[in-house]
Amino acid sequence: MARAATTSDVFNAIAEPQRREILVLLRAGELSVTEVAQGLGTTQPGASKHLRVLREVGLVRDRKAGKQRLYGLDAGGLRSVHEWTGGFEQFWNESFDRLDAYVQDLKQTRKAE
Amino acid sequence: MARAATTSDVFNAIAEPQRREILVLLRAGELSVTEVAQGLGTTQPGASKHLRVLREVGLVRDRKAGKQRLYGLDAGGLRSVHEWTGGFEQFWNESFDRLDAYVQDLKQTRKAE
DNA sequence: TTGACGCATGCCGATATGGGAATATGATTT
DNA sequence: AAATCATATTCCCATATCGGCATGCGTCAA
Repeated sequence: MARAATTSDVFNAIAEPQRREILVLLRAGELSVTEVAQGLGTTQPGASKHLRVLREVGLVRDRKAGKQRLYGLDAGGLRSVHEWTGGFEQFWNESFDRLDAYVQDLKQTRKAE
Repeated sequence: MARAATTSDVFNAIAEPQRREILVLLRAGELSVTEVAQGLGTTQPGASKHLRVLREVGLVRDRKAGKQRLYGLDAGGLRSVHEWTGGFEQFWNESFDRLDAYVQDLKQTRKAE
């Protein structure tokens, strides 16, 4: 059954590292598919497929520009993820020995950038 | 290759609806595996496997209590997701977003008339 | 010790996924 | 129309994933 009805929701879309990378790339502005592919260091079809997933969940918009197709960020969908995780905010500040977890988290965050 | 080296990172862990549900359940306090299974309306092995994934990414901690095993929230790992999505906060309030939404709305309104 | 309970693990089947390569579709230029 | 460029789609393979089922393992009680 493999990840059941998960497909095509935002949480699933950003579970893929390359797709997260795409979103970061697009923060700088619109990019063509080829440019995205170069930015990722992958192939054109590879980029195209990931962009399709992002488009289907509404995280990305496309616009025709001559023979190119420019993709731009539509990050509104990330808001729900932000808010969902925000629902746990009170827990990651708890006074116990969460300090260690917090440091681990910092390390991960830094690595992800 | 299926979601390559994605496994066992937090983004992947919360891509699963049932796993998100587990985290929400645990906000109320520690639960045994059976209780989680009941809360999810699934089987014991099912709950156990999801809990394992959550444990491996550090979102959950377990503690032995007699023959039970109590799972509790360790939501620190969600912080990285919260912060990552927060990096797009400026984009989901941007003016062209509003403009786009406005245009979409116009189109729909017209179609509905 | 034996049995009962709670949980984890292993195996299986069905399906989804990502990557690569080839090809199709679409748009532009000449 | 033909050639060319940019992108999308398709096919195939390897692998990962989820769910169900059965089983193994540890713990407690009688």
